[in-house]
Amino acid sequence: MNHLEQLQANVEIILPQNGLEQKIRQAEIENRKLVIKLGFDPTAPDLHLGHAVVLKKLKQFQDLGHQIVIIVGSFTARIGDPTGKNKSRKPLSQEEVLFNADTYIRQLSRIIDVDRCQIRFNSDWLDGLGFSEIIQLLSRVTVAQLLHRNDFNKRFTENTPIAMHELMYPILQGFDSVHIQCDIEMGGTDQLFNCTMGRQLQESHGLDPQIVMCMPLLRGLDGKEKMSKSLNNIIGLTDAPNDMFGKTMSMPDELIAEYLDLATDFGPQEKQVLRDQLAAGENPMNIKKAIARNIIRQYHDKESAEAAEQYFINQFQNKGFDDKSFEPVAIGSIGSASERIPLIELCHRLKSEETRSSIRRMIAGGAIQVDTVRASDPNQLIELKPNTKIRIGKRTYIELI
RNA sequence: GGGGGUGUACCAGAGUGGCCAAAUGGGGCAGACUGUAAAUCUGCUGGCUUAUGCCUUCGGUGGUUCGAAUCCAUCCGCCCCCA
Repeated sequence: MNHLEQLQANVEIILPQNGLEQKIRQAEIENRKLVIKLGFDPTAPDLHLGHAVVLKKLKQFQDLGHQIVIIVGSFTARIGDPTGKNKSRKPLSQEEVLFNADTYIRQLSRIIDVDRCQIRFNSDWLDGLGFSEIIQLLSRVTVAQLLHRNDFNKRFTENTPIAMHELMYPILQGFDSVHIQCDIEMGGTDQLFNCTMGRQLQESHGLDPQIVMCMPLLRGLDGKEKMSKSLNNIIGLTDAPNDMFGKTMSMPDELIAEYLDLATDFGPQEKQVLRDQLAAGENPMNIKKAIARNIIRQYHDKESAEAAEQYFINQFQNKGFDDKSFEPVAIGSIGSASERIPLIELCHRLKSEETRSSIRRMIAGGAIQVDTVRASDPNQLIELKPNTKIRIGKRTYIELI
């Protein structure tokens, strides 16, 4: 596989189709690096495997010596992102923006070499735009164009509100491309419109338009929507190994092929072997385990991956109660005056995020177990003595010490 | 500026005087099963010191009524249409 093929692998949309090759050749002639842009909105800086799809592609460019520019949407964030029907988000303060940018960049460093990236805040140039400059910028885009964009179109026809400034987002994002004069803008396929806006604006400013490269959107653990924090279906880049493993196992089996391609770093042959196994009737569980191990290896290390697998097998697959690994809880920390305490009270103190009512329900549903006996009476008095083991639901195992 | 519509639990969305802590779906939680935190099936899904009990909830406030998510007044928010 040559460089070009490698760079185009897995890319879902590339505009114009042969543009990348030309850009690369042009950069060689001019003896310069390609400038590749990736923007992010510093509102919810929790990166997940979906982001990683794009980041890994950036990494390939970086490894070939090109210049990555990360645009922090500090301007956007301070106005308050309106995307989200009724709850308009609170505008972020300067400190929050900086803090979020910082955590974001720290997470980026798990995949790309941040030291070799340029990091730029778009408020640096957007803040200073005068109104007449803005009007001039707006004059380059037509309403029909904006309304062609899928989600605007949808909202418009469905009568969901579109605020004026939302229409400006793609334009401002595009202006970033003009300002930094990038050669390529990367993003997920949901960014196609915004990225092409960058092309158009660059062109109208007399610049060579950027190439747009959109990576496929990884679906989240629900198997339906794209991976997104607000949909609560993510595997976070900073998740603990045990969580990564469990979450991976919890994805619907139909997602296996997608994750194999987009989330793992298996080579082509390894992927093919796994695909063949699956086709040959191998239990999907085992393929998922391989994927889970691979993911953990990427973001943690090999030992953690193996430990996480062991943990999973022990906690969720094996049935023996005594073999589970129990989280130790000191009796003193429960804060009970007497040595005996009603079960419901005990559970509530161990899991304070659950209400008493919900614990009552759990007991009724058979979710709580004390020392191999499934509890049925919320008022049963439990003696607080070391080595007492308590299970609450399928994830919580506690041992008193 | 004029007219119309709408506001219900985590979300979507029924309910138009008592049978409403409020249908249904999604989500979430739990159980069974499967040696997957998958699929499938089942149950639960406002809170409360123990409950054929009490308290809080249907945009806010104030009324009518024995009784209101449901009726009236007023205010607020959101949406659409015309100009």
